Amino acid sequence: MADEKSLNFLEEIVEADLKEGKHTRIATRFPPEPNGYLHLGHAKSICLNFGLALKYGGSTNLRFDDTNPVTEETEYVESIKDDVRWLGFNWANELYASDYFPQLYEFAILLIKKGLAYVDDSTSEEIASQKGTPTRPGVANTFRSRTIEENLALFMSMKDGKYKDGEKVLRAKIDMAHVNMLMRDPVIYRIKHAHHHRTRDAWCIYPMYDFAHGQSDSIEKITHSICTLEFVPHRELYDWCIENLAIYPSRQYEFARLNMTYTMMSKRKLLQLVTENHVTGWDDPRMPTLSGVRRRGYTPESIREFCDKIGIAKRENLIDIGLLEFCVREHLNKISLRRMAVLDPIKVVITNYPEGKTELLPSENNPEDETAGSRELPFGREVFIEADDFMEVPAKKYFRLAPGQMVRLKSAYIIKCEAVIKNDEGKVTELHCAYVPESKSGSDTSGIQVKGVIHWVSATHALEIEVRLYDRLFVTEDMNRIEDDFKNHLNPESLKVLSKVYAEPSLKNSKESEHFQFMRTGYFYKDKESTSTKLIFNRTVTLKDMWAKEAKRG
RNA sequence: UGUCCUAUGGUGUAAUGGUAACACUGCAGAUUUUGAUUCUGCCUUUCUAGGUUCGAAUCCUAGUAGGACAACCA
Repeated sequence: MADEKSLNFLEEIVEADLKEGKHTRIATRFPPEPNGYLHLGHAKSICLNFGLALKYGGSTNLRFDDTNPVTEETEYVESIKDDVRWLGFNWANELYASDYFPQLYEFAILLIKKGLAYVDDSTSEEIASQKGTPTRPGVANTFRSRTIEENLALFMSMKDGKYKDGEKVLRAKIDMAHVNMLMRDPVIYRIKHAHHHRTRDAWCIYPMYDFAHGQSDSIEKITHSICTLEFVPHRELYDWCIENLAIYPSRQYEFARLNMTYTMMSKRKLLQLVTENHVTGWDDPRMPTLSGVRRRGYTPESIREFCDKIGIAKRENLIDIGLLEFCVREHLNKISLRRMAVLDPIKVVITNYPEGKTELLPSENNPEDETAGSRELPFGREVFIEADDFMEVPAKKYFRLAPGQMVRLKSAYIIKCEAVIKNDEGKVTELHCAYVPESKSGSDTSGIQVKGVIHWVSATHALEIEVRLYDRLFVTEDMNRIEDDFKNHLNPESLKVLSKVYAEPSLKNSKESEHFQFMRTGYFYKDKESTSTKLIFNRTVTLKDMWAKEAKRG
């Protein structure tokens, strides 16, 4: 009976807060900085934040943390909105930290008036060196003792553009000897004469993260502000701001970010892959970005299931990318339409099949879904089969085609290999087979039992398509552990293009909403670069292949 | 030679002082007109040492290991 799923530590906190009456409703937020595309790590955060609000009857804001104009762009804003929607979540309000610039400025003035902030003329190097180290306290400089009036005048001049970038900063006046480095008079405003994607040139001073994030949460009355572990030391400063500004007490909680094997989840490095053309763009199907996995053929359902399965905790983790693949296979198995495509062809001539004859053979679209119906496959005297499905000298336990051996062509007939045709170099170019007329699928009276069933495509009806096979982007399992340039770890075989693949003609009219399983080879999804004359399919993920494992074993 | 966070099978995540479990992976088998799917079974787990307790993965202390912190990034 105890079938209810156990709670993660954040759900426990929320339930306790609700139960104790600390809150009557909860409010969360997803706060991306619009300086890159969203990736799977963000998906974990999105599912958490939106999921919590959904589960406990609250709301979630989408808030862009746009306090650094030099790295942020509208293109990123749009992509982020697309990705969140695609994942299946609706935000209560679309907000921007930059909306709060006037309010944040007032907060800074208030701090100065309380004697809790001062203008510092030091260079960033000087500030850094005066800060001390984690084991040695920092030291105060002379600017720290400026009067309130002087600080007020100076800060207003900063806002009015009287100084150049870097000439002055506003710092919170806390404790230069604090054990937490972040409390040693952190910079809270800096001068940047830069064009902001939303406020344009209205401001030349911009608040730092620590002076914007908590206050933004507070303004929005966020009850549970959830972020990743690296912000743990910031919590003290987060609380300090709220307390000294005497504003709504949002609370920050931290969870461990997602790390995945053979994957790099750093926006900065992903950007580098894009700008240096190691991939074709943010939505390259090899990228761990949401736009990348979407283009590759992942479904939002499978990503959400993945996020649910990995759980939420506070310890560092490295998730096997195999779990992601399991989740997408699980979903795609249920919804994908079965099709046949021969990636590496070998021609088969069915010698006893009448020349010029064509039959239309029905084949189910999805054995997992009776309502998916069936389509008809043209069958003729010449078909292509996969080169892998023939072995001149069969390995043990190999039950596909071999000289003198029989296999079934899926949804068609049983054939027997009678002759192997080779070229001058001894390479097999063609197989001559005989079919068993009474073995037709659905009306088999032959009584023959064959173990092997292989896919095929009629040579005269084949549709030529391009297929792109993807493999992991990196060859190293734990990309957080490397010490050299991460680009040294790129997988040179992460993309293999097969420009001439034979596919059944029904693929011609595939829709964007359709995911396919090319039988026995994997799941595929039509790429956006397809044209009416050239269809391109991305391999989302392979099928599990026990035989490949068996064959490797020898 | 600091402060903070963390420690459960190979990988994740549960067990909230009372029989260590679930998923993935791996291995074995059954079914199968996809060597897929499905089904069955198996392997493997509480960092160490003390303490509290009738009883500790859980509480306490110390140690060990890993991570975070010295951006005018977020």
